[in-house]
Amino acid sequence: MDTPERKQIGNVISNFEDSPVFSYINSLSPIKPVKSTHISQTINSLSFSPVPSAFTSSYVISQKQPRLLRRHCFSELSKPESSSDSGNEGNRSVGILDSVDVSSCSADTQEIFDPGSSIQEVTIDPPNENSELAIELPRTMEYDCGSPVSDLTFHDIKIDPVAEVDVPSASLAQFVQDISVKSHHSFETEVELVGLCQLDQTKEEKGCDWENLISEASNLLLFDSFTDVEAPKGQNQNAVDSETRSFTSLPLNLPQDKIDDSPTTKPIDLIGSCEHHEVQELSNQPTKAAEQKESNHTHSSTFHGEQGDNDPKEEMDEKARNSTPFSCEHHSMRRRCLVFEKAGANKKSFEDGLSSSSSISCQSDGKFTSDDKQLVTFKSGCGSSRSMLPGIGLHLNALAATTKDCRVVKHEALASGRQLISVRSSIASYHCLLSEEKSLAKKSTEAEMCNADNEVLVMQDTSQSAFGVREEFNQSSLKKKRHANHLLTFLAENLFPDVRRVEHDGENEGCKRCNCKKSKCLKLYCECFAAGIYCVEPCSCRECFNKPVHEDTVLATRKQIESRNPLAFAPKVIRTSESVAEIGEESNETPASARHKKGCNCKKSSCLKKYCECYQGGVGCSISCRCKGCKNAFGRKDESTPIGVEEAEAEEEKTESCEKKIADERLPNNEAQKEEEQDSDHVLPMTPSFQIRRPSVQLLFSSSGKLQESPVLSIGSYAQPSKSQTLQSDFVPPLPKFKLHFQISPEDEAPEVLKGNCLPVTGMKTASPNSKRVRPPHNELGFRKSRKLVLQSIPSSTSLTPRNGNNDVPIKFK
DNA sequence: GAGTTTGAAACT
DNA sequence: CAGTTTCAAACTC
Repeated sequence: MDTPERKQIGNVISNFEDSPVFSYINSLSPIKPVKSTHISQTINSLSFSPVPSAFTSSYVISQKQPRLLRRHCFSELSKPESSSDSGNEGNRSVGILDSVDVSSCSADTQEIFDPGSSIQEVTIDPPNENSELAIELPRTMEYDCGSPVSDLTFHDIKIDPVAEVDVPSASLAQFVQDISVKSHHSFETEVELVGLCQLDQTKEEKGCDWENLISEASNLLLFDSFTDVEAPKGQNQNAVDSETRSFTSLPLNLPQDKIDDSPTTKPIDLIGSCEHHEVQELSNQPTKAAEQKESNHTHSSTFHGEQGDNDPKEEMDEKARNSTPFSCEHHSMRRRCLVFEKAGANKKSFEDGLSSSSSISCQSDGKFTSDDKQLVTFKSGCGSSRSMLPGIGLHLNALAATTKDCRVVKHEALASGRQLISVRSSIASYHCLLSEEKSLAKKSTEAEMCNADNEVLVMQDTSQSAFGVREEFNQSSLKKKRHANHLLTFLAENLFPDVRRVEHDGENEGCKRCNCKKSKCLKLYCECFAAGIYCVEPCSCRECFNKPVHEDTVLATRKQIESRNPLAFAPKVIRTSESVAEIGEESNETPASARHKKGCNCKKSSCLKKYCECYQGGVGCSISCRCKGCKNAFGRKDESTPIGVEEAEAEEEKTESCEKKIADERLPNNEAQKEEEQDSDHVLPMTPSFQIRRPSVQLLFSSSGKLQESPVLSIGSYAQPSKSQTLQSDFVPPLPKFKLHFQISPEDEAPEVLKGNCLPVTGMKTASPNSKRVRPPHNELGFRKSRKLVLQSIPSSTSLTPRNGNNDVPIKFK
């Protein structure tokens, strides 16, 4: 805004002066250009730099969030410079700020990657006139920073500007000193700066709030889960830095904000702040103690956040420690650099978007609600990518779908690490598929995978894995591999559903155990094989060929089986949406939103024991079931029948009793049928839904009472098919249901809420609606929601497209 | 842990 | 597609 006006004024003035002499000069020649150029220079510095920078910044941000983060850093750095500039010339300051910001960004990035690299480079770009160019370069640098490789580019670029840097550094030093007193005020002297400061403050406040929210909701976990390592770091830093940021970043941020025009940059400031601190230290040793303290806090906090999730406490401790001088800071910075590198590596794979999103979220505090959404979406997207993994595990492939849902929910929930577990399982499964590495390798990889999703997950499954995960977690290469594996797995899932099972093996290896004696674990009799997992030590099978060593045989056998039945390795339990796609009506029928693909054929177990696959899968029997005397606690065949199906069921029931038929036709619910059919039915809850829900609810409560176990088990149970033994004692069916409910509700309505109380809440919700299954058309809200959720979850689980769509959505927001 | 029951998978 | 056999999990004791 200012720039254009200034331009106009300058033009007017020039015109006046020129008017008399102007014609003469013009006739003479090039002088004119000189004046114009001279004016233009100031104008350019002022107007051009700010406007373009703003656009560029915003643009950059839009393109990649990481930039924003870095920018913030830059902005902070630029603040001192800008202050100096302001002292010199308010107009210029803007352009300079931009340039400085850019340079600072570059410096920050350099520092991150190469602590040793001098901050000087930062100043290099600042050339006032070509602030835009400088900005662009740094931006590019920032992008590059995301990747380790970028460092080289940075270095090259830096070299050129180094000479120039000296001047800015001096100014920076001055500014820094001012800031030490309180740089904010010094900057405020300038009107523009003040306005910026206000904006920044508001932004900062928002950011603080956001950070607080994050911290309260165990932000780290969430971010970690989504962005793997990187995102968490950034977020953590942001959260931690928020406080520090308010102090240090305010002045600096303000100018940048104007220049960048992007409020989103603030979140970046956190990271940038840290970097800035380093830079200041390097360039300006006299950096103010206060800033150092802040930087230390931020650094330490970020560090802690990375290592441990306990950010707040750690931050406090660190604050107390902050008195420690640079050495500590440098360490923290270096760590950050490492982290960034890791993050960068990861980012390049998939998470780039995620990490960026996370960072953006931090930034977005105030302005970027949309960004926040993006973050969420990203999370979901991450989850989706991960969810892809979940695929399917074990017999109850349906579980895989549930696990997927769980993942998503977990990711969103953040606070609850439980979800992570689900994610893990899926990831692990992918792991198995891709590498099929030996058990140890798999475990490590799984752990890594879990880390990416969330370390918390490890806790449930195996503390050991969790530990290993963190260690591995540090390894960027592993992450990269992970990402690559995810991609491959994702593709594999889409192309080869069977693969899912294999992946699943990774997780389930520990969980599932077979006891095959004659099948050599190469037939569907073998649970491991059916689940796509390799047999592991816990298995007591004989002559087992279901091992990585016999991969060829396994694959060949699989192909054979698939040739006979393409869906042989597909999940047996399908959610409503999936079922709808595949089966069609049946899915709708199922109250639980999931049905057994083929249906059961129970004759003596009344579908009340694990002999029944429907019951084992935690789903109610459907029309497709040929069971007799069905009493499936999750839903009786009769009950499940939708309106359209009712007739068919009625026919089936006719076989049992003509009277039942009539009752069925008249009563869609077929409660009478149920009662008639099953003598014991009376004992059971009347409505099928009620019956189904009931067990689920009870289970949920019981699980909730157990707390950890319940969520984990529920999730794991899906995974569980593998672990039947350990879980056998547990009521298997309930868990699956649990899962289903959990999955469904969270996704659709409020994943976060579910996250918070995922299991219990969902269970409750579902239970309440289930109390009576109303026929499809009238399905209660809960059902509808569940269905909707199912739809989302299903695509994620079964097919990539849906999730991709989800991912796309966030991207669109960007 | 051994034996029985059960139902899916495999086979004819 | 139906019937039978095989198989291993689930269950019982």
